[in-house]
Amino acid sequence: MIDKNVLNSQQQLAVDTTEGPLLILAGAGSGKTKTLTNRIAHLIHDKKVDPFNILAITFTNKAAGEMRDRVCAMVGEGGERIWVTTFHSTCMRILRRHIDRLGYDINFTVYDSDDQKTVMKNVCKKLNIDTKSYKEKTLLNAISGAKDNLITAAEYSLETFGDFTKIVIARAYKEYQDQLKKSNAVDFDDIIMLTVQLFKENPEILEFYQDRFKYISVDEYQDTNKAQFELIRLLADKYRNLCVVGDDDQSIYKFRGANIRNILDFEEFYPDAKVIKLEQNYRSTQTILDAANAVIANNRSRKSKRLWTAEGAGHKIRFMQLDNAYEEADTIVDEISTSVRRDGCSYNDFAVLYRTNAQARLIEERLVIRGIPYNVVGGTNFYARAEIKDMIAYLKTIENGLDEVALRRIINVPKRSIGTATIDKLLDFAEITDDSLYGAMQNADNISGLGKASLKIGAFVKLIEGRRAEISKIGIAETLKKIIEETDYYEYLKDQDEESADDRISNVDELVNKAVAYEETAEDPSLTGFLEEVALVSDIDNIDNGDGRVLLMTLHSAKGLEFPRVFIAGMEDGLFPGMTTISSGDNEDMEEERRLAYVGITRAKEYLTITCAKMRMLRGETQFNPVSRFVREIPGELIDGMVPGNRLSRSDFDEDDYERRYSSGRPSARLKSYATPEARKPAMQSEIKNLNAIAGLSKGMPAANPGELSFKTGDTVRHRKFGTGVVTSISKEPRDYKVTVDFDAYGTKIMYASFAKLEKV
DNA sequence: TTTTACTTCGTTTTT
DNA sequence: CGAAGTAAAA
Repeated sequence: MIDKNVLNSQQQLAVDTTEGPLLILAGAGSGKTKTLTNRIAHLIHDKKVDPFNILAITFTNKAAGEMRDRVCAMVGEGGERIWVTTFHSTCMRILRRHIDRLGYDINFTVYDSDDQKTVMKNVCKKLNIDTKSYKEKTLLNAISGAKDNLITAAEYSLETFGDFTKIVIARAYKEYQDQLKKSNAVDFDDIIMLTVQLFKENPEILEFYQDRFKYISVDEYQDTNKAQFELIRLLADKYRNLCVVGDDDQSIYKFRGANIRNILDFEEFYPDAKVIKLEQNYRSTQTILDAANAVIANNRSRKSKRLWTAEGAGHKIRFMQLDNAYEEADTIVDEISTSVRRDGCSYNDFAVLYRTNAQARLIEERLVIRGIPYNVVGGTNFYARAEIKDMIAYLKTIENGLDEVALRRIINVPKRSIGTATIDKLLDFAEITDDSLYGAMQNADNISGLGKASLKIGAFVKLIEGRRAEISKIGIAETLKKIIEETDYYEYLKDQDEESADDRISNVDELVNKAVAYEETAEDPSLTGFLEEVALVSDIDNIDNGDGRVLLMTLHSAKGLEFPRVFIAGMEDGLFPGMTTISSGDNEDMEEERRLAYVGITRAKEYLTITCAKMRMLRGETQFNPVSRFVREIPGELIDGMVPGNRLSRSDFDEDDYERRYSSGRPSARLKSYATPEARKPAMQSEIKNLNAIAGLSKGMPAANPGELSFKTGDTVRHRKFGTGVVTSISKEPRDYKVTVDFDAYGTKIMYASFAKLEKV
């Protein structure tokens, strides 16, 4: 590794090229962040550009944060005045000030994909769209694609060309958009598209921001879509000081609307653009780079680039084909623990990458058995959890009473006797009076036929109004606490599901903590700001690898990261590249998969191990997959281990042996979602214990056999919460007794004996 | 209204 | 195979 402060000639050239359009083609590990930060420092120090006039856009909050820190460290005073943000936060800031020009209220809320689905369900119901033939997700994808390409609902309906599917989409699009607007809400795609629309319709606003952002840089440019391109094009149009940095070989988000042509056609759009290639790699060994180069060379639509390093060849790439996915997981984990013992490296030197999240499971299991600390990156988002969404919905309702998705989520949660019938009456009234649902609730006294429900509605409105009135005084965290208290939310969680209540309560507590943290750190804390952060920040931004854990993640999540030792698991034709990509025969899709392989390979600094399985269970089907074509594209001399090219068949396996070892009596790890991997571990541990017990690995495990109960059918028992009741039946399960109890006060409940802690009375 | 039984359907997803 | 969602039943 060279001196952090010394730039190579190409990097220096990029730093010095401050005026006019500039395309930096930065290969993996070529020090592009360093170049970008130095370039900004150069603008401020040497070119005397006011930091106020600089805009640096990245894709993730994490990248933005890192760059902000590095820029601040370099330029010192004034550095914090640079806008270093994501596309979405940039646009949010602009929309917060001007969205009234587009007919929205300034306190609009943001809908996540969950909310979008809720809206789309309503849309389909209202328009009588058969969700069997047109799934919500498909419709939303189509709409999202349209928005990425700046096509409005009206425009879409003009371009259906009689295609029935498109006509349906057009209708859904229009209604969906109407509902969002009625709720004074925007979705992620709107955030970009509406900003572009705002600029196009209001030249004076555009010019204000053009004058503000005289120097613009965009990172990960290969992942921009048309709307994002249009946005920066507009912003840069006056001064034309636009610097984009990207690597066409790392464009892996086409399915989300990223347009690789943005980078490939940059020079056509800006004929005076300067192009600088950063090809010297400071991350990986030459062997790893050679492999990456060889693989990506099979792609046709790309700008030619060849990574090289001044460092040595390093170790060969290891390749192992295992019999099945269990062996694969076992081998990987074994390698990790052996390396740690032998080489004295630490767990956080390792990352295991895979194509699909589902692959994490088996590897996780093995890691738990070995007691190796790990973290699974991605998966379920903290803010997507039901209990968190409930709390957020309360806050959203306080912020924006028009937000119908939020309101309907909590209108009867916890139960307050405002059922569907009542809601329908309210909606009818709202329709007639051209008011919102919340507006109707405020007028509940004037609506006939609500009966007792109007009292309940009044209480709910009072709750919301009360919080709304004092939130600016007492703050967000306190407001949350009051909501929890007033609604008796924790009790509600316990009622819902005794078993998961503790986890969920700690999740909610965690949200309160986040609110506290937000109020302490934000320069101008507000409910608006908090909700925005919640909507725009995912917890993937919080991965740090300083705590000695092996990281497990998808290849997509790994982009932008690096690790001394990398495993890429499941490199099989049929899994990576996936079956759909192979059978579609679409070369563009295949090239995207190949770029993903390229991203994976280039994450490794010193060691790269590639594994695959001959036999793998996929979607309940046993598959026999050949070694991935991407592995076969790596020159043999770089690989330690033989790469078989032949197709595998069933006869290659001793199926009886397989059954005996991996299938019989094997309980599937029924893991629920937990807030953190830590929270999930106890459940895993007991799962594994059972697994071992059944596999006979450790004998006499009492957990597998519930033993005897202190009561029998007909006995009266006491439950901590439900009081006393009569046992009506007991059934024996592999691991526990399932007891049915008819409680005096709570009716009949079925529960597991080990959880319910029933006492004979 | 709540629980249970059955069907359906599957990549990746920075915001 | 399993999650998630839906229909049916209690």
